Amino acid sequence: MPELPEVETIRNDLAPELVQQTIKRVEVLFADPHYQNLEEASGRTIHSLTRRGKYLIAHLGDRELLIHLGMTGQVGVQQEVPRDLRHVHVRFWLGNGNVFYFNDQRRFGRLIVVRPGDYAALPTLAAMGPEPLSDDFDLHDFTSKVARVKTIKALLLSQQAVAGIGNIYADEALFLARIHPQQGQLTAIEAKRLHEAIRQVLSHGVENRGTTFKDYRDGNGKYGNNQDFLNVFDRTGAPCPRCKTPIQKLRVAGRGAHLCPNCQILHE
DNA sequence: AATCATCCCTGAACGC
DNA sequence: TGCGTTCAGGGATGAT
Repeated sequence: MPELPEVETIRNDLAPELVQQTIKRVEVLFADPHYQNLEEASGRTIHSLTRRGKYLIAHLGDRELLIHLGMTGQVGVQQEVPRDLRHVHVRFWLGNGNVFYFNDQRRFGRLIVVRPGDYAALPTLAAMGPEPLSDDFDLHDFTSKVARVKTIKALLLSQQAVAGIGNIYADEALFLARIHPQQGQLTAIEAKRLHEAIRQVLSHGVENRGTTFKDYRDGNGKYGNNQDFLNVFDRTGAPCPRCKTPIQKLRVAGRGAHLCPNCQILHE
């Protein structure tokens, strides 16, 4: 599940391989409605590679190639596509002879070419909240948003209050901030703790080159390291690092939620 | 307007 | 051993 740290790691790895390359040819090996207008990338040059939330954006002048990795999406630049990638659905042939590939076993990922800033086809991107590691992530705005929320974890996953958080980093941030995933109407003190925890878990995730729970690979096909530093995610039954109470798993907002039932108490 | 359930998809894990 | 079922989750969608 590539979230902000994973996508940022990939962006860093791939930018030197992609920037200033011209896309000579686009090959869609598996047609899917999740892949749209990709032929428009042909003949255009990648001027820069940026990230917004969990989206990678290749800037092609009068077009943008938007990439979302979904659950199992993997990208890389090679002279040849590695043979163990059995779900390569799109290949972009570059001017230097390399191929930029998109591999996605479960096909939750998206690849769409649009006019710059035209995100009508991607409502989550159009309504994306502030970047958590930038100055745009304002504490006071965040505080007023979480003060009115019904279920804090659902808001974090929605991307609307803050960009780039998925199931792993949501659980980790809520644990650090000692807030129950089903908590509503956060106090200003809780909001401040959560704001800080979000920045901390995402920064550490980037420093550790992302979390490889199962499918995530960096831009070079290698594992991240952050899974070794998780406190609660996928640690059901293991002792809480703070108080030794066994970590519990609940279902919140349709997703698995890991928490310490002693440190993260639900209140009115 | 906000919230929620449903669906998409594949492969691993599980039960019998 | 093998087959069928369940589960994992980001985000679009439709319903409430």
